[in-house]
Amino acid sequence: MIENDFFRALADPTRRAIFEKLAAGSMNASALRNGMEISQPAMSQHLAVLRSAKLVREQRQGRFVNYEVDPEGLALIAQWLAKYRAYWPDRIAALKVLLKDMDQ
Amino acid sequence: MIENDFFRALADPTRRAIFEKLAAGSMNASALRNGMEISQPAMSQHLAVLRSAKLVREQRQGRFVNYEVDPEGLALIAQWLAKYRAYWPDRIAALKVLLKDMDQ
DNA sequence: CCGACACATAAGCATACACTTATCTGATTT
DNA sequence: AAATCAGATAAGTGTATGCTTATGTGTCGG
Repeated sequence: MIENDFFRALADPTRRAIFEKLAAGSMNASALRNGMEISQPAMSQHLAVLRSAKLVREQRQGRFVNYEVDPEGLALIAQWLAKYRAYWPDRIAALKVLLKDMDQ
Repeated sequence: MIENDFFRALADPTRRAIFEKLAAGSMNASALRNGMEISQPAMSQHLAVLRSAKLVREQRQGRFVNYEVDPEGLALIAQWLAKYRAYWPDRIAALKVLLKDMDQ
């Protein structure tokens, strides 16, 4: 059950912070730690969780490992959310505008 | 931090099952238990978590309490997701179609 | 009013989870 | 080749969480 993975992954505030940081630009695990008050193993463990949830993907670069947002996880969340479109309130009109932006 | 509430609430598979059942049609706590192999207190506790995450709302009806999907929680998830629209893959085109349906 | 019913709350317990320190792997540099 | 550095993994620990068995609260029917 893949839903379990991404909801569990995002249930932790530290992991959401990591994800948000990566959304602002891909970087390696050490760079992610800057200004985050988190140990190296903790970061590594969080990244492993985000990875198995398809929210983040890695790319070895020498002895660094570059991390970036994996669109697949976001797609899965969007698909889950789409199931409940019958309940989306008008407020979600904002989302429609955003989607139009995607067409640019 | 409201994000914490809904991600934590949905991280549990039992709560997602309850939510999905409610999405198919509002009903009271006892009806929700049908075919779910879950104790009455457990259900009550799960509903409390979903309630505080704004994913579900209640409505007293005599000695029954009717539960239904609360659009507010879904809206919050959609808003969170919208922040990362830059990473949405083309696959999400399906979502655009769904949104067009909403305009009917 | 009193028993039954729908549901919430309390308290206790077992497991999951996020952290720690220590160690390991693999790549780079000198 | 040896030291160093980026990162992963292992093992242990405290706390959060989902469950259980009571018990409490409010509403209804007789």
